[in-house]
Amino acid sequence: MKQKITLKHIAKELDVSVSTVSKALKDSVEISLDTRQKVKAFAKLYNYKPNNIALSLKNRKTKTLGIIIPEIVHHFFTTVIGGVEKVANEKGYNVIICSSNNSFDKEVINMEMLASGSADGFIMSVAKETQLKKDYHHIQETMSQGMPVVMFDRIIDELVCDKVIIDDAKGAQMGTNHLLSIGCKKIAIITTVDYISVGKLRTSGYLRALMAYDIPENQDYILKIEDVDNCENVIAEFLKNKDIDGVFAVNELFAVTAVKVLKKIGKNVPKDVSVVGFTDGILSKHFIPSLTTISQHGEEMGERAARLLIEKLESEEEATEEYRTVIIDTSLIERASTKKIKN
Amino acid sequence: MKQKITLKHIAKELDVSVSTVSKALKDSVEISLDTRQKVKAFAKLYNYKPNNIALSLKNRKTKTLGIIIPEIVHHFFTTVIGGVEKVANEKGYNVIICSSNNSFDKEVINMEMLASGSADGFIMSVAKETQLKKDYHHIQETMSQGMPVVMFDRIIDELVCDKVIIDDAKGAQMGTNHLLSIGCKKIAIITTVDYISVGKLRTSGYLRALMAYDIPENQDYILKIEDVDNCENVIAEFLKNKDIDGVFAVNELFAVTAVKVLKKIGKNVPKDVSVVGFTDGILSKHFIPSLTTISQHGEEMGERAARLLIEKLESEEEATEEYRTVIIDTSLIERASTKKIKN
DNA sequence: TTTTAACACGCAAACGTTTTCGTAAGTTAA
DNA sequence: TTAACTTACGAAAACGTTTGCGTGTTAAAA
Repeated sequence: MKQKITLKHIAKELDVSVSTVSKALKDSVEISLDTRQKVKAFAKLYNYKPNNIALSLKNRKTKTLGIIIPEIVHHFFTTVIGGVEKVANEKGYNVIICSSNNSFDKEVINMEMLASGSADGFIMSVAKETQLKKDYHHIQETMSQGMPVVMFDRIIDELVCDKVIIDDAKGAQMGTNHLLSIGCKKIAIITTVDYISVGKLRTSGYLRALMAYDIPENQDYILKIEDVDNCENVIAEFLKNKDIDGVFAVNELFAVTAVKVLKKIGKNVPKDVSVVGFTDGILSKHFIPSLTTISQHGEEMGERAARLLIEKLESEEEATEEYRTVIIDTSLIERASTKKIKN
Repeated sequence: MKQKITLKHIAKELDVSVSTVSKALKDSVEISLDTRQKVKAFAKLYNYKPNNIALSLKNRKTKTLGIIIPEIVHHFFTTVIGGVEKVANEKGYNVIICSSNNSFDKEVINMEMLASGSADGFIMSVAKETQLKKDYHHIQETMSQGMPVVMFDRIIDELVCDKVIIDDAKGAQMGTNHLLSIGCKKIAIITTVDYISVGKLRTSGYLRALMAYDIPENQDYILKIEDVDNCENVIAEFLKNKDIDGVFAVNELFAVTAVKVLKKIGKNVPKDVSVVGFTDGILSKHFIPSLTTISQHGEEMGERAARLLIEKLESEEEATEEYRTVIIDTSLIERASTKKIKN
């Protein structure tokens, strides 16, 4: 195994000092042209690359952004990562991704690990467990150590930091509104339990849309799902014998599962029932019928989050104790799962 | 902004030396019980965490694994990452993920970046462009600097290193065979252009299966797709007026697109045509009809790759100039897109 | 009382950089 | 010839750790 080449090696080989080598490589005028060229030629020959670790230690910054997300096998989050990487690379930053697997403990461990020298700041979306536990000490601690944190999607209201979100309520309202506007009157919602912040918000948007149409809230039309893995059964149970003409689902999986169940019980989507989902992922696009859905613009979210974080990092000392919340517009993507009701 | 606390701070505060603090925190017998307790209490109070960067520099190892994949927004790759993370965490390693976006240049940059101090070894699947270019200098360089590399899925045969793959040909053979065994006689394949190694292999497996059934190769039944984004059109063109009873697709997207096209031209899946895909992703599972497919066991791949890499890292000097290629079994998952033909 | 041993701690080097400052030699001006 | 600059380089400190070794103090053994 060859060793990695260092300044010291070059210095010894060329019989100069380490500092001379360092300066020569940086084209310092302090060093004679002759020496500079010799050093650079040698460095190139042996493919010298400065050791990032040493640089990080010296500069007290790593030039890398830490991302902590609840799940890595998740289309929305990966699109966000894509956005982050895009601007990070533009600005000369690297990206470290860790997934918490929705576990509070793993979130804490990852955060502490990255905070102890591996990243300059964070972009994160918290784990389900964290939302449930309401324990944010790890986030507060890293912030109090001077590391900026930007939260996205699943944010914590109580935490004072930059945030990038969509207006979940408004998005849901938009989706429900679409159903109303095409003539649906009996609209069910399939959502998550309330401790998932985005689920709760989307539910409220659904309600708001109904209210605007003077349709009273009806608990029979609201399904809150706890166990995602088993959602098909509970959705089947819920939809059985229900007289509806529209379904609003707060995520992709619920939406396609609803369509499946409806098909099974003999209802046609969109002829008998229109369905609107949330998140524009692979499923929505390729499913038959393709799903009308609310796009969250994950990539843009990532980009904005990265920009916010990098700005904070580069403004440094200037004590910008000012935190911003940027709201990304959602948009309705109309596809084949919704259809105007003729009368 | 509060500063991060270091040994030096603790030392000054407690009026002892840095080394005493370090030793005390490690419960060294060199230090009196009294001092040890004092130091530990103080460290806990101020939430001291050793700086990883400094440790990495000192130990000349980072305890992190670098992953380089072609795409981050890709279900299969993310499942692999999941597997890697699982065993990495078990063994006390961290994971850094970088995506090359299928760009050769970005692959090189990421690799060099990680190699210069951020990771101890690599788990990677190469970019399309790299396969096309056949330029592997960056991988060879990092290997020659003593950093172990484990390749998976899209590997490079010429490179001498550990590898984790599935037997793509065998998997494709298994899939095609399934079609044959249920009575299909006219089986088309939708595959990629040949420079994608896995596409080529899967095509050969398809051919092998046919051969075993004494069915001659028929170019009319083979579609090689270059432009993935526009695959629907070319698949539609390909399938139009074609007399077939089975389709084998080398990935999920091609499979669902084929089903869609078939539906459009009035053929029922699986009644008229059976379809088998490759990769067990979200689409295959939730599509209607759900897709019979070949599972690549991505998570297991990740686990094996991580194990191989960590073994290499920990065996260290013992000059294990021995490289292994582990082949993960594929399996057929039978679902609703294939059906026995009655006669 | 002297020698020895145990104890508790500090010094300094090392990891690979960068950068400030100091300085020897050479050059120019007085 | 001497003073004042240049030029070209080296020494050393710093970033935060760990660790082998040296050392002063005290207590036990001779």
